[in-house]
Amino acid sequence: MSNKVRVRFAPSPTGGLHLGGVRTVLYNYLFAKHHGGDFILRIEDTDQNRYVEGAEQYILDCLKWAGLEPDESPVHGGAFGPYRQSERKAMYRQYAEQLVNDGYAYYAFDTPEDLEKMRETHKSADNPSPQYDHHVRMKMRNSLNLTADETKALLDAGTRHVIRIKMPQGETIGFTDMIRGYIEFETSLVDDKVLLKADGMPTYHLAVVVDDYSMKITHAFRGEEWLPSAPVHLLLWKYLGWHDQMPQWAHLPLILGPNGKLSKRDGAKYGFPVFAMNWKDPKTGELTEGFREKGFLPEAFINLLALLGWNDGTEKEIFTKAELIEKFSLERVHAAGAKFDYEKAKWFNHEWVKQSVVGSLESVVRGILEEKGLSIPDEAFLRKVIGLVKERCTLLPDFAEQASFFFKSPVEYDLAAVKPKWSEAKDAFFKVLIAQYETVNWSAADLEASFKELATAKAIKPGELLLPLRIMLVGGKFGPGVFDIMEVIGKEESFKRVADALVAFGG
RNA sequence: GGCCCGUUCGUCUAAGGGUUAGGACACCACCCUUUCACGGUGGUGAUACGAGUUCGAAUCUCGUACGGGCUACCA
Repeated sequence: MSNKVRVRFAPSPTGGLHLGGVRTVLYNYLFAKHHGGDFILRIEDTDQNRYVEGAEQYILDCLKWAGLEPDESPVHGGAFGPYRQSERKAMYRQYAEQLVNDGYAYYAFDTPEDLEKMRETHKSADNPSPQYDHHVRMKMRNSLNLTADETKALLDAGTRHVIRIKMPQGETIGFTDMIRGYIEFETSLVDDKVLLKADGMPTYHLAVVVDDYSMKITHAFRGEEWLPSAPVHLLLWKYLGWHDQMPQWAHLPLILGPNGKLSKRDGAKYGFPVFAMNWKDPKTGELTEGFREKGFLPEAFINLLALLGWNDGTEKEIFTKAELIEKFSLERVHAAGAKFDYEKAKWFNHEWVKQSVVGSLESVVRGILEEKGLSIPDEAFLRKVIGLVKERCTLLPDFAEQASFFFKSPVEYDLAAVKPKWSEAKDAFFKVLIAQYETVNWSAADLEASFKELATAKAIKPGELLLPLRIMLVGGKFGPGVFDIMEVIGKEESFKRVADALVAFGG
């Protein structure tokens, strides 16, 4: 009971959910489900300045699309709520004050100007970014140098203040990362991080510890960018007296763009999506494209993300969600960052489109075709078309290109492919062919046999005739076999297309 | 600058002391297909560098270089 696996994804609702975020969700989810545990979504909305309307709902929508729904969240509920940090505000101050009372933290009354001045005066070539640490804290305005009475007076007067952790000097503190092994830090080198901000909200550092503790999180996974602040969190677990309940940590490798940590900018610059779904910034109105809208199947999306930094030790690359849950293990997560390769991402989707059964593709493809203004006669027809073209579709919108000629006659022909070699004899061939087809059983195999028979009789190489026939039916040099196409579109439509094209070719 | 993490084909990775260093994407060639794809076969292509340990190192240790992250009252 008490050792049930509980993991959490804790995004801040500041905008779109990018690849790295979704992969963190995925690894959390897979780990939880592999161990029969729970996956929790916690919203870290402690920074009121960066809060973006709609971002929380967007994150929920992304998880739903990807098939990674949480067991507990602000909307799914759960026994450890509330799941928004803004709604947990009261408890953080209590713990922060406890730390002050125990001598592990202190009140700091420095204004932003004071901090700015401190950084300016201590800045040098050797130390380009001075920290608020043991070197300077005794020169600042905080409860460490003020008398108890002075501090109390300031607090009573409602002076704006923060609570900072008092990093000890000369201690070495470490932990064992599930991916990287033992890592240690020198406490003197870490600054006195703010724990509670002047507005009463906790910073990430305090909130993550308090919440992971109170939500009984057993394993905590986050991006590698958090590694440098691990010593602060380690100390908080210890100072708060919870050290034996600290989750096991794993710092996930970063997903890199062409230069450094993958960013929204990279997507725009290199032409690939970075967010799971389209994200429209409510303030600027700027739209950032998502994998869903680009035409990725959710199954392919999680598959490609899972393989970006993990493999099961075999050469298998295509995994269903169930297989991922079964095979996933943190020990096989690569420690190094992985550069995102859009070409490979598309390959994953193509594999998924090819192997998907027709029925599972039907509704999305229907949507895509209808959006193009094509009317779909009936379900059976649509299914046949999907079966015929799916292997040449990499992204979902490719269905529009690959299948539209099934639903409407070509508007224009690739005449350059036919005209130069067009002849009276060929024209005559097709007229006879149509007459002959009147009595042929309308199946691809029979149509082909009949076609070849007539070609032989007329002493024209079938190859000379197949391309023109394709252009008549399709308009261009692409698509499935011509006889398969005819079988699907039917006799009447086939005859009409041949007759129309004959006019165009002749003129 | 300091601290931390990392380093196998262009990219994602396998190989956790002994292999002709394997696979996938991409690229090239050929085959299949008288379309476009799919598919098949083959090819180009990597252990960052230097020491050390060892009979033997991509694998262990150290150093160097390079890459990345962090260095906010942001997460």
